[in-house]
Amino acid sequence: MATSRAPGSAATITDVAALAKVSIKTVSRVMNNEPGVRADTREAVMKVMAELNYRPKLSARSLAGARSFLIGLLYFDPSAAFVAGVQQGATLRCREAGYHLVVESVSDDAKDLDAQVDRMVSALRPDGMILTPPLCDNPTVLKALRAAHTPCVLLSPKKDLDDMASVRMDDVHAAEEITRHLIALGHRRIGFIKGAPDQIASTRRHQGYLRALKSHGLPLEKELVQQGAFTYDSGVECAQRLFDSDDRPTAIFASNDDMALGVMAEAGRRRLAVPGDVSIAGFDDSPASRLVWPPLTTVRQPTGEMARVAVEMLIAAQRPDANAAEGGEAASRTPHRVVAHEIVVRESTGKPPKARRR
Amino acid sequence: MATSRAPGSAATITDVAALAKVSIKTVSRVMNNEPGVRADTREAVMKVMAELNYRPKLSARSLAGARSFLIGLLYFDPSAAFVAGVQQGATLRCREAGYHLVVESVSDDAKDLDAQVDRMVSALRPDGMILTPPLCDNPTVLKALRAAHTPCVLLSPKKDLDDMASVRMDDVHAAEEITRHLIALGHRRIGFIKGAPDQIASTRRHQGYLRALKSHGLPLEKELVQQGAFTYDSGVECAQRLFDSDDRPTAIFASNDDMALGVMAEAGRRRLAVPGDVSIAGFDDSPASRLVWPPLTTVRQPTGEMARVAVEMLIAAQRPDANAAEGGEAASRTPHRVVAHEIVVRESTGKPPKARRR
DNA sequence: CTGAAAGCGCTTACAG
DNA sequence: CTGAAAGCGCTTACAG
Repeated sequence: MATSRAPGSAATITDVAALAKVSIKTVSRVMNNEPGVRADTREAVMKVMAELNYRPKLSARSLAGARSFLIGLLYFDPSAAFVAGVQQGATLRCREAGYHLVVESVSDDAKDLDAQVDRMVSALRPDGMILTPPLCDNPTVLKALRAAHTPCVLLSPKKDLDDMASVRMDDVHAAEEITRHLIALGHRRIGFIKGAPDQIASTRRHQGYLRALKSHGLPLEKELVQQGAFTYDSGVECAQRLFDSDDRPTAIFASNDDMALGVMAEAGRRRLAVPGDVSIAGFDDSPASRLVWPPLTTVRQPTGEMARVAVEMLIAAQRPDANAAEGGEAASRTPHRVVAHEIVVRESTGKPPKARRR
Repeated sequence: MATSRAPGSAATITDVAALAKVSIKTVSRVMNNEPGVRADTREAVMKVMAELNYRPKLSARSLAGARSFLIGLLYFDPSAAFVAGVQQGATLRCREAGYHLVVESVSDDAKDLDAQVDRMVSALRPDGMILTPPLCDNPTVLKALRAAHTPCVLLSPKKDLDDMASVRMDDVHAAEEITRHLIALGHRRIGFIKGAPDQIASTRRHQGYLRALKSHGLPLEKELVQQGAFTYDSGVECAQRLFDSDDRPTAIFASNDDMALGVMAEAGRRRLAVPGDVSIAGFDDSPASRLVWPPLTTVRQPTGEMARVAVEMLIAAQRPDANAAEGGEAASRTPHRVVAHEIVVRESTGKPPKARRR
């Protein structure tokens, strides 16, 4: 069992080939699961690989071949629940596939944003990049990535692009479901706080709210809809307006959790009980939504699942047969996928106060 | 300006050398900032590198040399504020140094934990690994990393190891400061909720609390100290016990924010005003601590700074002169560094209720 | 101060 | 089904 390599150093493809009495090309075939290897040969090679605890070196595979086995994740705010979920989903899927996730935090408004992105992709040569909001909507970032010919998947972008793949959830239906939940509890005056106007998610969630009211024959009252900005502070401000109105809503649905928490804070200041005096619902299932009292009814964004799908798309695009598979045209169309969400009913929503019920 | 390379492909060291009329070795020297290159030669090479938009390929450098320019971050719970801060600090420092951060999420209790770690380090060959709690205290993980001879820095480990570098904050002083803040507000009966018993941070924070009481001549009353577990639920339970006591504390200092939020929830259930009836302080400056009402007084763990220092230590260990520098012995001692924290006073702490003030 | 040669550990393209 | 050769783009060790 005398091998030629130094005792401390790791086994290489040459060591495996020598011990298995085959060429390194055959070892390569086995580790890449390529066809055209006799079953017993394959088995013998695998046995030696296990014996030697052989692990192919990423840098060598990357330099010689067309793949780097690296997926990049570009994000802006690491403390955001969205990014945490995405990262978790992406790392798990990467591990299953023998890939690794390289993360890079870039400031949305950095002057040298394009240089930062370029430096990353040209040094690392990742097989693909995943972009989270707001970077997936940043023209500078997208331009730099196009120039580098790096495949990308955008997660919940403001709008779908013809040349960039994307994965998102169904905001319209989710918002509709939450609104229906409130209606089912008996609410008739339901306030709605819109998100930042430049994001398509804002429009879609508003649409869902409107649809639910319409399908239940409830009137669409303008003063019940306030323009927020997806921030805690904007939630507070909108809540003040809604609470100050003569005919106060018995429920408020904010387009995200940050704003919903702002609403809860304002309710607390006014000594309004939640959900006794007013029910509150959010959107995102942020970590904080579970920690506040009462815990928030919200929508769980399938961030992990979105990331898994994104990694899957990126890896699939690598395969040599990827484009030929469905006859060229069809397969090369930029994919835009939608994944399922989940409503999370907690204790911040309940029946409307009796005195106010119609 | 006719170069020999294909129009679409990126420039290589050979392209640069040809255009600058030097050998590739000289180009290598320039890009690695090595001495022994005439100033005008260096300048000429740099000019060509800029012209060609040359970016050395990581996989080639890694395969040929002793460095991979990759730092690994091993973590367990991606939604934890601690990890988010660490990741942010690490990516920024990595970028400055031309390194990249590869993240890997592993379950603390996975059966194949050692295999997962081994697969990562032997494929990637990172120049160093950063471990966050609870993984930095996991014997299986540490053993696998030792076996792979991968340099590590542990962030806030339960206890310092002789052969593993670490970075942590000063828990004793931070807890002492928070307690002093409460004493300065006029509190005399201050409840304390301990963290999980197996973590040294729990002991240290408790120490800080005791020190502050002692230095102000306040009695150490046993019933004011409750054993928690760093979880929200344990915070709720400890709060119940503290609130149920005959002589209720006017302030409660929980060893982390999760528990402090549990205390706030319990106060809310009992209709106790915060800070009117009871002041509450936490530890961690988690995102939720800012979002609840009232926002929580807490300690900001310098997570980003800890990570920056960790990356710095890992990169410094790479330098060939690292061990020779201070005369061997001294320089090779395993470093354990402590970085500065910050007290964040928000609205959850105030003066004690007059009726109860002594 | 500068360079020619060898080699890192794989994959690619080709041959049998 | 299997393998010999060349090469990916850098760094290392050495020579001048």
